[in-house]
Amino acid sequence: MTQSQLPHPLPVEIGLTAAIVAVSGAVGDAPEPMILVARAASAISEAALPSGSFDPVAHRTFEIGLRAWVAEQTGVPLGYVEQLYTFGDRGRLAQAGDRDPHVVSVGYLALTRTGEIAQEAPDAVFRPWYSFFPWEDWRAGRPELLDRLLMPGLEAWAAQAGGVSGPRSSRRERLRLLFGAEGGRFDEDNVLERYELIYEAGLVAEALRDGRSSAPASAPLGQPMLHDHRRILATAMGRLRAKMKYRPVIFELMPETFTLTALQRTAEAISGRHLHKQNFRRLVEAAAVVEATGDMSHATGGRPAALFRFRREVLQERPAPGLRVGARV
Amino acid sequence: MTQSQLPHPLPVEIGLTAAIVAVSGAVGDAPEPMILVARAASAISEAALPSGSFDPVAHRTFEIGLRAWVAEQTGVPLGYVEQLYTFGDRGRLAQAGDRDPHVVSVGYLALTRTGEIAQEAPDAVFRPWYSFFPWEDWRAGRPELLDRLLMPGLEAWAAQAGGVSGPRSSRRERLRLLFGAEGGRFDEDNVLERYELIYEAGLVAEALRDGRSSAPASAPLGQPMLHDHRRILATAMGRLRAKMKYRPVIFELMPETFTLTALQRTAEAISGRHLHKQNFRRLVEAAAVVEATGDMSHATGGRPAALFRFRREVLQERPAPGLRVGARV
DNA sequence: TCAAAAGTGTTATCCTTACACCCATGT
DNA sequence: ACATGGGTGTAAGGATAACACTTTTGA
Repeated sequence: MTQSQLPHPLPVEIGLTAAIVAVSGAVGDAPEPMILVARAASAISEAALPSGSFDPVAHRTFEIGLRAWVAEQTGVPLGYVEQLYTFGDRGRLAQAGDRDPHVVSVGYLALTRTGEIAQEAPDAVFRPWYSFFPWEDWRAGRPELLDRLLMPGLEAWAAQAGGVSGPRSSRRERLRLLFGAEGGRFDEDNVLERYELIYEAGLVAEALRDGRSSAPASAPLGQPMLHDHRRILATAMGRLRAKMKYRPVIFELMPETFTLTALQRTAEAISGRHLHKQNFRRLVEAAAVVEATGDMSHATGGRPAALFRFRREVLQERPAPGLRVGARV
Repeated sequence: MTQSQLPHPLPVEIGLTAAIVAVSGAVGDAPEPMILVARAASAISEAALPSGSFDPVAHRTFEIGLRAWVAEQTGVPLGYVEQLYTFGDRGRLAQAGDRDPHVVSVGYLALTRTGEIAQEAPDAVFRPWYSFFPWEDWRAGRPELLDRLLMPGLEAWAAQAGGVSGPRSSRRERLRLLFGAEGGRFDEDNVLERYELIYEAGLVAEALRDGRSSAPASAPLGQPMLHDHRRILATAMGRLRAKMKYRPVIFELMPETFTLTALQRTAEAISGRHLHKQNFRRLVEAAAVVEATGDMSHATGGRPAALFRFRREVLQERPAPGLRVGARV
């Protein structure tokens, strides 16, 4: 019943894998959410999230260990850090040729500011997260890739065994629910669920690699990643999109001062949705998360914009201060 | 950058700890959320959550391993299972006398039905979860323990250093936010945050035991638990309360058929709040999560009640089918 | 004077909350 | 008949989503 059930302790190795997010910072143009990937891997083979072993002797907690090796290996200073999920699947590294490595990996979401990074990290580079998840970017409306590549493949998969009497939920219904086909709503938070469905349908390179699919995907659906790193990234994206609505985490990605439009563009970049300008501003005002600095930004072409900063006091005033974005257009 | 940074892998042992929840089933009286605790420990010393080692050779995933040893050790069949958090703190077992055990523990929430359990599990027993968290039960209004024992202790703690210039959020403000003092709202989902604050204030037995508090607590604030098991239980309670609002997990705790009042009592038992009858029924109707069986229950004293069952089809119809309870009284 | 972006005022609709009353059965 | 719990209709208030227009600057 208590700690040691089995005759001998069964040691495994703990790996920490981090989805480190920043937002590209050029002033005028649309910000882009970026994800840090190992430089070596990004050139030819699959991209990899930064990951390292947890050394229980050197570090008291996972988070301390994570911050230490990320700083050391990539030079990126982490702000907000949150644990996502712990993956214990045996065999998830099997295809790499390792014999039963018994690695348990703990996934993390971390936020940082691009402005704080020297130039580029030594061993790692930021890449747009939508290059791994092109179907998640609805800022300019429904992505054309969806109807051109993804939906046909998914429809075919749904037609196979997803009639009316599917195992638990019919494939067609899951499709409608997750991708907003036929009057469905496309809830942007379900990034992981969509990725898992696409994986199950055998339409990403990882599915073929893992032996889950026989037919090679006709076209690459987003850039593939090493091991299950794309799944970890999907978890991170979904978590960040959801969290943004009730915690002011977005300010971990913003510079010290910013215009309301810049804030809106960042919220759009993360949520992958176009937001309604007036409603967004009313939302920000109602949430009382920012205050005017009094200064103006003349950086854009047109009328100068008032600069704002994050009001840290909200953390002590409101139970769930976030940007409850919900507008459709 | 990639998997093995350090010269040697640093093996640790994986422990799985489960908060197994059921609802006490007597028909007439109010249902009570119960938590499975190890029998041996429950009598004299601190209560312990069931926990066991993860054997990566025998079981492919954590969840398979968890289900296996829970069934074997306690005889309780698990329905819904969800991973909560992975605790990697060195020293969290230190007070037990172990020398640096390097145990990483993965916390789980699991739901089951009391009706499905033979009589009582061999090694474990169900106990009301509010015996560990008495300040979380607001079904009969504000618990008197709050004003009698808890708030005085917390106020004293807040007065120490929580003036206006607290470290990040002032103690008094955190208090207001989490416990609903002075016009605050008491959000029932923040079970973990409240427990951590009470622990920080040194008011639970665990804080004294862990050396975090010098003054022994004048009165026991809820039954203490082994190690950080109460923290895991707090995580489980908060997660279940939150999840219930957008996933139909409550039906994992209900019998096959039930009356609407029984469903409401269960929702109240979990959320710890009294709910408004008409609004609750409208909510259930709007969510379309149940359907009438056509039968009637004559078990209660008064007018017979219609019996309902869970409509599994909602899982395929709606993106977030749950009981979005929000009423205050 | 025109383009480009900032900034505002108003209304329709839905959802949430709360009210008070009637109904069917067992004793 | 009456106590006990089951079951419903309706209205006030607030939050949300969508509408179109004015303002201020640089080129």
